Amino acid sequence: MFGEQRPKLTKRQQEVLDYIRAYITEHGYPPTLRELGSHLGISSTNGVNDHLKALERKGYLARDEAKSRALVPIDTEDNMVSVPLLGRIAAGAPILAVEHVEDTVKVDRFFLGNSSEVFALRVQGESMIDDGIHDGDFIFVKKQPRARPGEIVVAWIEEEATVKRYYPEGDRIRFQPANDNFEPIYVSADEFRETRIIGVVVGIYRLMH
Amino acid sequence: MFGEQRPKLTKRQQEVLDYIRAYITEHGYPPTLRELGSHLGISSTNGVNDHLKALERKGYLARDEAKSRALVPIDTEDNMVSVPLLGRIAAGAPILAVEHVEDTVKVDRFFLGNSSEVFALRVQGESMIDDGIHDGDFIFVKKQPRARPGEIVVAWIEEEATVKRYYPEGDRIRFQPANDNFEPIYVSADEFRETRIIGVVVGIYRLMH
DNA sequence: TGACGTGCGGAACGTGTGTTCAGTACCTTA
DNA sequence: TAAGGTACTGAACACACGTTCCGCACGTCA
Repeated sequence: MFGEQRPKLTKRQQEVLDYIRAYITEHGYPPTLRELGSHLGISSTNGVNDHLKALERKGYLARDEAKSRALVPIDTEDNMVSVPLLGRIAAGAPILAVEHVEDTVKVDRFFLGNSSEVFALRVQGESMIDDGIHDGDFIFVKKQPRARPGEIVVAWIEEEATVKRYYPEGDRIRFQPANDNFEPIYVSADEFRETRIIGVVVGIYRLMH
Repeated sequence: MFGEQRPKLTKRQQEVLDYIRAYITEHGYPPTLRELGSHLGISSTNGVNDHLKALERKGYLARDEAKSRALVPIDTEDNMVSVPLLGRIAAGAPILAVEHVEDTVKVDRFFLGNSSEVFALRVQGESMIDDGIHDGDFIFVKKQPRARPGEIVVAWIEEEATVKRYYPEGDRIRFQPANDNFEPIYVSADEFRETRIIGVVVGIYRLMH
């Protein structure tokens, strides 16, 4: 759960590892020793190899012997990713400010892929219960200013962040709860400037134990 | 929304592409031409190269010239991934057989990451409705033979696949619905061989339109 | 009938690539 | 004081690797 202890990396070794990750992200496959050396300002492949041996020995990198580009950075804590948890939705304060980061939740990469534009909120209330979003659930929100009709969005309505379904209806927008005990919220197109769509709900997570 | 048209792949070309993806998933880096040929039963690197050229020409693969292992499969529709949809759960037939693939659903990679051991099922019935799993929902199941107590699993019970919460209770196992109108299913430890856990539910998706 | 795509085998070429060895310099720990 | 880790240069080696050209067989399409 908490990942085994690994020896600390030197600054230079961290640079090497960071560049391997960046190269893979950019190209889709790992770099060669000479490509690493070229970027890091190391002219000898042996200099690069020394770093790779150190990374391997300290447990940050897996290599396959004598195979080209066989560099696989090792992720800690299995496949968990930290996502900023910004606060309870429907709270009055501006929730997107960095200062309001309450915590980070670790989520299986399964749910997030590489998307960095995702944050988490904890749902307060039962206004979306018919969509299976319960009180206390975490919702994962992909930041984007637009949504398609019918999508569940997080929107900024009347100085409050709230989660509702989004239905544009000509000169007004209907924000529809999924609970018969709640009434829809209507916002006129004029006031739409103040009613920003913060993002769309892309995942729901419920603690199971 | 629907991605540009791409020429259809031949069966053989699809095999090549599938193996490239599988190799990357398994190793963390792409294969060489000879590794591809070895697995596909093609002794000549030229035979493999012909396939790669075809995949590149048809828009399924990006390559960098003359660089080793520079094979990057191209995902369509931005971040969408195809997951095999194996059938309706609670149906009587063995659902994991390849022949029962009904279709593939495209899911945002957000939900899946790189995991290839995930398949989708469509839920039939309302036995898990209190967990927000509704009739017609797609559930994403990570294949694994074990589960932690309380997790929602897909299990093979009495010649049927079903989704329930998993509660081992000493000499028996309770499979618990999330609906007061349904009774739990008890399976003795003796019969556990026939009651295989197929996987755990890692995601729920509901069509929003 | 001829052109084109598919699906290979076989061989040769040139260079990309990881490995290894020898050596230097600096620093920290025992 | 010796040993080991860090951080490289430089050179040489062997083979892994992508490329290219030749060939064959089979199919479809106009």
